[in-house]
Amino acid sequence: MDGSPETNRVAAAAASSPAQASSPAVQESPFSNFLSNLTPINTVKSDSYSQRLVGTFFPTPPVVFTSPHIDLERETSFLERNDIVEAGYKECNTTIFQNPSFEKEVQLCSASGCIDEYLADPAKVDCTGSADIQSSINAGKESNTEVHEVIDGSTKSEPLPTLNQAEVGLPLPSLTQIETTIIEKIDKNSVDLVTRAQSRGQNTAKEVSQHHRGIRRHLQFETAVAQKSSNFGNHRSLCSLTHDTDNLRSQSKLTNLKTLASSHLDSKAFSSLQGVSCDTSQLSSCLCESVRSSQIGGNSSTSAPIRSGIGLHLNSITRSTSMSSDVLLSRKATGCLSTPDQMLEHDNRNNIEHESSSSFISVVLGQNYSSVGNDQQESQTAAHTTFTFYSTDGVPYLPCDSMHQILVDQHSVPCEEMNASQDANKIEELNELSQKRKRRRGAEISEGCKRCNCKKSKCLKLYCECFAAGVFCLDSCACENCYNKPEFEDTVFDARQQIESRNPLAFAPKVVKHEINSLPNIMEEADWTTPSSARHKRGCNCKKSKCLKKYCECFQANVGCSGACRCDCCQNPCGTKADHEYNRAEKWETHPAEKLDTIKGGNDCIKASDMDPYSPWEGLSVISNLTPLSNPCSSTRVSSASSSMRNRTKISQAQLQSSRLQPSGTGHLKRGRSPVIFTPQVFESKGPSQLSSDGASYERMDDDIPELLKEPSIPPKVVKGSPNQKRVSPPQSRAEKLRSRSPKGLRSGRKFILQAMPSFPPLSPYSDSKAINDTRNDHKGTQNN
DNA sequence: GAGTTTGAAACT
DNA sequence: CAGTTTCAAACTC
Repeated sequence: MDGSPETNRVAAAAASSPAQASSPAVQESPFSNFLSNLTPINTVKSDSYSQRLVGTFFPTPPVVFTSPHIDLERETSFLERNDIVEAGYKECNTTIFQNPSFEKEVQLCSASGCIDEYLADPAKVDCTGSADIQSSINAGKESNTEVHEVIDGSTKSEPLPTLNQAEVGLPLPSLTQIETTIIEKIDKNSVDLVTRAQSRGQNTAKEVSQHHRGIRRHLQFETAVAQKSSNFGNHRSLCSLTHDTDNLRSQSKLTNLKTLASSHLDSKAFSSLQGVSCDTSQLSSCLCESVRSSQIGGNSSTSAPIRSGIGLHLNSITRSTSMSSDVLLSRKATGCLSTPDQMLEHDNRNNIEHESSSSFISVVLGQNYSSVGNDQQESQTAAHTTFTFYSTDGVPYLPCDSMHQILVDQHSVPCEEMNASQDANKIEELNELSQKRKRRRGAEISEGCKRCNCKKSKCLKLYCECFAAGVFCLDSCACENCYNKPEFEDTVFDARQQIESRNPLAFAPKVVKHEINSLPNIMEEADWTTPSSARHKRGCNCKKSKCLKKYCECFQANVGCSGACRCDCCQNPCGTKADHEYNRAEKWETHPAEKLDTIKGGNDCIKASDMDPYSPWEGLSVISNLTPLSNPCSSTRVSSASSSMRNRTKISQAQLQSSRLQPSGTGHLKRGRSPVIFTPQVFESKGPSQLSSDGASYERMDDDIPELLKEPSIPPKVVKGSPNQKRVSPPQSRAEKLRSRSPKGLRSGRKFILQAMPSFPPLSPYSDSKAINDTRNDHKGTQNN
């Protein structure tokens, strides 16, 4: 080893690695020396990822670690099986620390952006295990390059394939045959160029890798935002991770689907290497998610979590490959494969074999076309993934701008259009298609086709739609003095960082879809008035448009207004704020018990919760969740809705009204921010069994903020209003600490709430609430003990 | 296409 | 945190 402090530090950490301890065979592996200096992957998880990245934007990073790349449990099981893989695997993670650029990037970029930077850096993730890694690392810190080289070598080195086949029961001829077949399908020139590129040696590879890294950084800008703009950010991160990994590895002219599929290359590689059934379901999921996200833009939030457990053995992959590889390859050769609709085919789980075959082909291709300069690899995002119409010498088939255009267009182009491209047989056709789209982009106003017209903002503020959407401006943009371009990536990152410093969720999707299963046992979709079950994150503030025009962000997003909105005279056809409130009240009236069990949190449920006489949160609602009566229209309707409540609610209309007449300034929780404040603490503080007493509080906390956007770390300002403030006000620093989404932090929040809530005065005149408060006091005592 | 309206973002 | 200003999209003509 190089003996650097960094390495020593890693070595110290590695000394306690249970995985390593459980694998004495490691000592015999070609990486034995290196392994002694490895950092267990969980170190990466907790230190680098959680603290620096997750807390700011991604509230639920663990999903990312369901990947075989980074799942500690899997890793451990893997390690028990294969020391070589262990070596490669661990080496991979160690590389993360050894990448000199990594720390810098992590610190410089925004949290959201860093996620991808972190995950996508090929050198950080791309590892298949090879003895060459040792030498590569010793050779220097240019890990990107060297690991890349190593990977190239590893794919040709026998141990891995042999192991692959031995463990997964895949006959060697099958692999070879498939590989050979694939190679034959590739353009001869490509092969030659690849060979040439590989023969150019380390300098070339280094050059490529550096460039690759440089490009990646600005790509992460888009990637990060794309990921951000999804409730599946984590999942996409995973996709991005693997996708970029494969980009480095293959750097060949693979198509979008190929890239997507190959985004699971490492997963599959590891799976196969470990003799674990290939989790093609993840591939499928990734593909599907990518497609979806590319189609619905930032609002994508499929309810499908990462599918796991649908293992598909590599043998099945091989079988399916033999059937479909020709088609896939032919399409790949023309760069027409990975159109969204085509990928949508992969959305079908029934086509899992098909996906698998694609994936597998990607693996092979990646192995055989590594080291190809990919300077123009403007791979967009995990969502967009890559449109890799590259020549093997690194020059894209399409002009850079066209490439970008395609990438963006692909993001939003309807399936029909992509069908056209799918039928295309030549890159030129794609180029034409791209230009065609470019010409009519004026009609394409979708999430992925932002075209700004900024004049003064330099496209570095949220005024700029491109910037806000997380994409670089295009040449087609009509902006002036634009800095939102790859060449100003540093400036862009700085701007983003600055904005995120003000509002960590600034780049989060404005409209979020709720995931039914995101909060098990307590979620329900029924009280959403819009078909999409989505809501604007913060709610609109329309005064004159009545939420009937696209000035209204809710209307623009085709979502109904909610309690988070502060609009006046809301007439949003997708659902007015008052309707939303009314529905909630109605629901509460009709199915109070059911609601208690299933209610979904959210701040726009203030009314319902306010009217919950059984909830100890009632007073809290009155204090903190008041919707100002600035909206005469909605307030009237709400009043009507409220009046329809049964007396059983034991809350008078007058009380409700007077409560809402309080100055808006008192309502810390009245807006979209509010649920962020409450969510985790409340949620964590109560098991399902406790919902019956304060189910409404769930509403308040979760309604308009998806899991992804909840920020337990934000201090519950509501407690400021608590008469027992001394007990509950956490310092800001604590809140910052809690940004780390560690369960520990959540537990702290839980305790905090449990202590705080009983301290509220009996704002409800009803004994029920008092009784519950007493119960809570008892609970508090337990907690304090 | 120019001018106006609108509301979000940014600023104070 | 509220009020104001700036900004660019949406809208109107």
